[in-house]
Amino acid sequence: IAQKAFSRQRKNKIKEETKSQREREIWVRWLIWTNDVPGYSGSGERSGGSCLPFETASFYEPEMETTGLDELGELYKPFYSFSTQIILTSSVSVPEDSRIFRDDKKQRTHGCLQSNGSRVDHVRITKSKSKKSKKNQQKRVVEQVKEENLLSDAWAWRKYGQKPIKGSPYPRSYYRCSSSKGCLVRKQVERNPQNPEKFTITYTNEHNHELPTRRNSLAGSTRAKSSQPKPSITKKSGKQVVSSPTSNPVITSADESSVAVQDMGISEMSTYQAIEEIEGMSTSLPSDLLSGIGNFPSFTGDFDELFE
DNA sequence: CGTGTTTGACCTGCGC
DNA sequence: GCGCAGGTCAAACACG
Ligand SMILES: [Zn+2]
Repeated sequence: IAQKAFSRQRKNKIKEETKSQREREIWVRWLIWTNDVPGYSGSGERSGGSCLPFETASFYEPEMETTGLDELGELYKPFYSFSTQIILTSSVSVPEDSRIFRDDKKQRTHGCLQSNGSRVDHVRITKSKSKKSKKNQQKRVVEQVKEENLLSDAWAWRKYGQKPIKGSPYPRSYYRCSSSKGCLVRKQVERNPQNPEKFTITYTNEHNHELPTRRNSLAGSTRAKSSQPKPSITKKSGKQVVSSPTSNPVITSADESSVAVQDMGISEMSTYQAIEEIEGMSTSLPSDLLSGIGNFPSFTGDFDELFE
């Protein structure tokens, strides 16, 4: 516990230093790729309208343009151009600072822990340069894809979080590029409340590296149902059913199982479990990607050839 | 072991 | 200030 607290503190400190360059999303313009606009309409008032996702407002921006893709758009085009919508937003890209601080964090952490005198006096990357109070704006790409195309993402993503979103019954999952050496690309996936067969993916930033051809080890790419022990609270004996392999994380059972969680008022695990069981029955194999999306034969990492 | 997911706790911005 | 909501961290697992 002490250690935990300690690390927390360290984390805080680090964050403190970099908080000034927090991400800021200012949607400058939208590029709409194909037909109808996503159905975010009305997703906000479900919860009393206290806080609709910012997407809601943005989606109604009158100005839609159809030109001016940037690299990212081009990159993803081959994958998603069919029956998908890509909305592009551009803004000033985040400077290298943010990328540095992540790596720095570890180093600093390390140094601070060592009491042998080799501590690294905090190298502040700080606020000094934040003379312009304008918060950081990062490049963002939003697109709507169907389930099938959801896993056609060639990049390798590692999930680092999932949260229920206010306006929508479906949770939103957060991914980051697994070749995270310096890559600050993030991606968030959420199911469209209006058309549940569609997903909204939001990419932030661009990859600063090539498309990986192969993964070092394909371990951990599949996951079966199991129960994870809970340190403190014995709430729900969460069983996580299945998760999909790495490159196409998407439709995690959690995504669907946690549907309506907020609606049923978080009664107990009873309902929750029930749902999970159902989900487990329907998608309880590593074949979840096969079943859901039978398009792609069975390639794992050689898409680069396809790509070119 | 290295890599990936799950998940509760934590952080931060924002509105009241 | 407090509380909420979105975003992130990291310990604990899982898997090959
Ligand atoms: Zn990357």
